[in-house]
Amino acid sequence: MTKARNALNRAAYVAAALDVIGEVGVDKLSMRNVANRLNVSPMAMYKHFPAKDDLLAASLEEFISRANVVPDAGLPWEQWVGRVARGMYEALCGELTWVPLLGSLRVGSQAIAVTEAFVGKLCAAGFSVEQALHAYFAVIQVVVGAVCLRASLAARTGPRPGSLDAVVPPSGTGSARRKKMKAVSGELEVFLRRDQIEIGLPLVIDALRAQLKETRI
Amino acid sequence: MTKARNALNRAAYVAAALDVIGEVGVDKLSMRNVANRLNVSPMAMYKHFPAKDDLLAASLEEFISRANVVPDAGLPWEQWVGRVARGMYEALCGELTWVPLLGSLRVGSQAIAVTEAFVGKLCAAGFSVEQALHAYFAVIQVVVGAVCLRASLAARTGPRPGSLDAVVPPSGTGSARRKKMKAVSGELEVFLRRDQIEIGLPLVIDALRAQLKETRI
DNA sequence: CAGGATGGTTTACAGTGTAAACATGGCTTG
DNA sequence: CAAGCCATGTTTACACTGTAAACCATCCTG
Repeated sequence: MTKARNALNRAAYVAAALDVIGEVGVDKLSMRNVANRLNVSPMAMYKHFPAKDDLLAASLEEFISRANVVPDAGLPWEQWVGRVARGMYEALCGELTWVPLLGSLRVGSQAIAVTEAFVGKLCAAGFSVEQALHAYFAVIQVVVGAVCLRASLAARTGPRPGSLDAVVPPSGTGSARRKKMKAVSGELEVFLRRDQIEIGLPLVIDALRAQLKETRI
Repeated sequence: MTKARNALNRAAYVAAALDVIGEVGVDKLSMRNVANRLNVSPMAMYKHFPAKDDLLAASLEEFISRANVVPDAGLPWEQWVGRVARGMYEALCGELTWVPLLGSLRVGSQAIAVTEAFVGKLCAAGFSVEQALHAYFAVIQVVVGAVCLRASLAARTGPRPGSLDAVVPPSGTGSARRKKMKAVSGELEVFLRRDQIEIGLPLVIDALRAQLKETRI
């Protein structure tokens, strides 16, 4: 009853995992799911991945790789950087269930390729290598942070319709204070609903522009 | 065999959960461990928390609350903001297993209090409310992103000692390219080992300073 | 005192990741 | 060609998870 001829490789399992994730989300992925999809015993995957985490890590890398965020050269660096960041952001927001894995991102060859392109682009624009890497990490941080905040919002709209009131303790230590809190949390709601990436990213790009100008002098 | 007199409340469960987390990490927390620590049946907790996620969310909020990141007023706003950000960063880095939950941060009363303080501080320094909230979210994004990257590094040093070589495919499409990649990933390693918060945060603060100056004119 | 909250218990279930031992085809080597 | 190794897949089993359902004891209130 063994197949043998059509031996499956890492890529096939990763592809299947991505299919499953696309259907049920990262959180509901199980070894058994993806094994069933390939008509294979769950334990088969352990010949290719030491543990579930490794399968997930490989899948995340492949997922980002498929997002293909590196844009055309030819764009001015600011737009180029913006495209990379927004590309990653949108890709991840498309499957928010990745979020819990964002802390176990492994630096794979694909990621290194992106880094390389990023550094190349910025160096061509006049940044030093050090500055460029610095910039790269800052951008990644903002992307990851933005995705997390975005996910937080999504999580909250599920159970609670949109009321922040439940959160404010009913017995306040002064109604003036509570009113102010209410006001802040009202605007806060607005901010959570905005495209998170448009909050941090422009700031970082501005800072980079300033940095470049200063260096040029 | 029922206790009745010493009834446990939410806070007691959260405290126990934080104890457990301190010992075994967030990922190894289960309803059964924290129940056992209180000599109580696991199902008892469901009278206080609809699901495990809610217990975890409450614990995270308490954790952040205990970090007590809001510094003295009196500091100039740049340092004040820096303190808040670094405080959050360090607290979270102290228990990196929180990371997977960063995407389900719920905006609790404690968080709103911090937001309020933040906005107050920046408004006093001359920012508009809109700008101040903008700044707040940017800072949070950087903190969360920095913690995630920091956790990524930690995850990698576990299984793999520190070699990025395994990641570069052995059969390259040109040795020149591979050499460059190697160089980039060498510096990359250095950057991963730096305090992540010192990468993005200064950029954001610089941008805020510029913004303020521009507004003032 | 009746009756509902409140906070706890017991039991049970469906599902998880994965360790261990085993089977089988194909490739390499004597 | 035969022998044997290695890669791949299977089966079985285990310990553990979150949590639904039903039940029980105590207390507060009308």
